[in-house]
Amino acid sequence: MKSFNFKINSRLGLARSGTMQTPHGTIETPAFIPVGTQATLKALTPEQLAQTGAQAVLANAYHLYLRPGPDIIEAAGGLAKFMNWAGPTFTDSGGFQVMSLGTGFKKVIDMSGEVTQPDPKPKDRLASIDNDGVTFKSHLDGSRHRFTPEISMQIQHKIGADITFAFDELTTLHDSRQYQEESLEQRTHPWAEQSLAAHQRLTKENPDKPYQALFGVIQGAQYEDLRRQSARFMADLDFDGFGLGGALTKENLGEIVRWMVEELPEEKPRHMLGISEPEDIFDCIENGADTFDCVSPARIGRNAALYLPTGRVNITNAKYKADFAPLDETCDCYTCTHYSRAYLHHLFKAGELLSNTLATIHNEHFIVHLVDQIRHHIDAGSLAEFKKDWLTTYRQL
RNA sequence: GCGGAUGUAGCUCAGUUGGUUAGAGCGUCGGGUUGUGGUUCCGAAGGCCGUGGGUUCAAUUCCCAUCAUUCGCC
Repeated sequence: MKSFNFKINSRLGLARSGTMQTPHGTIETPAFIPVGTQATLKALTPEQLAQTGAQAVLANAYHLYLRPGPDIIEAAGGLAKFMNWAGPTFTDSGGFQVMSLGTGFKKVIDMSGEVTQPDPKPKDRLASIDNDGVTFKSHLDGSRHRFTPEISMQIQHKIGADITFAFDELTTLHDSRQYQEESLEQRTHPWAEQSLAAHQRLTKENPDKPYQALFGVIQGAQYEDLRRQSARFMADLDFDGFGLGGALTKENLGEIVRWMVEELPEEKPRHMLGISEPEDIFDCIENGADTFDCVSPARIGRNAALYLPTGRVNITNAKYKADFAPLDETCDCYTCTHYSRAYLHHLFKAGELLSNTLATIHNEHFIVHLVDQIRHHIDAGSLAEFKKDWLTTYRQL
């Protein structure tokens, strides 16, 4: 029996607030979901993560499959119990690694569309793709593995997150239009159907396990017709929600989201994969996105980049050496209520582990709290004014 | 006092059989990170090669002196 439910509370244009029910609790949306790739949010205990206001956490099937292995997590009682996280959990399908180990190897997702690094030579790639799945070498030990939609769903069912994603191919902005079409028709779309079929079978075979929701992932890169076509394709399948994924041009991110949202049923949730910059979050929510996940707040935090209401700063800059003010005097997170900029500066300069913890707490809190505020302003009908004020302050640096 | 060793970027050191803009690591300064990357990636600044002479077309490199540091001996 399905214990996944999504209810819309209020609407403001395409934006909406809602409540997502999962076996491990509810998520008030819009919501930012921090990423704990390897069943832990790096540098934080689950209690610390909860204190940032995070309602759920997203882990990665690829990483957990390689280590410790799905059987271990299943034997532990599932992802949430294994990592001692009391709330809802998500897993990404592993589709991202098709890109990141293949054409995108050693290259981050590039949202500018500019080629900053040449594509890796085929021999340097760790992954090769065909229409049935992807064969890849483990980044841990080089051993050979294969993912198909069926295998990804088996893994995700053993991991046992509340919300799972269909196995897809994430293309890049550098791929040709023809490649994007072929990717949709020959891989992402058939794989969505295969993921759904495997998911339904596995759900039926394990009636005693908590229900896992499955979101279909929409691709189509920067092309309107492909985005709409992919969204319609996913909308016609019996998914619990949708992942809006893939290569997105930053300049018109909101518009791309709108293309997809206009083709999707209103009553199902939409999750933005890998988005967390404040400007992007506003644009996506305004156009109908409900949840977000991203490693960025944690990763940039670990590297001393911290969010302030007046813009992002690098706390290792010399000007913070003797700045004894709180990191952000308007923030009520643990870091800002207890430590100075000078102390954070010192921790990073000294390479101390606590720097990662304090920075991650603040950055996750900052983005989670921003989305919480947006939710309240949707309910209050004041999103446009809030966005204008907030971004005016944020961009003044 | 005698003998030896060493003096090159803030630090620890490469280097030049004499020859165009003298290098590295660390440190300093700055930037990056959007479904992977827990100590990361990229970039920049910074040296009259201890000082003074000499040899040479040319010296950080050879010679002399001198100063400093250091080791050993008396």
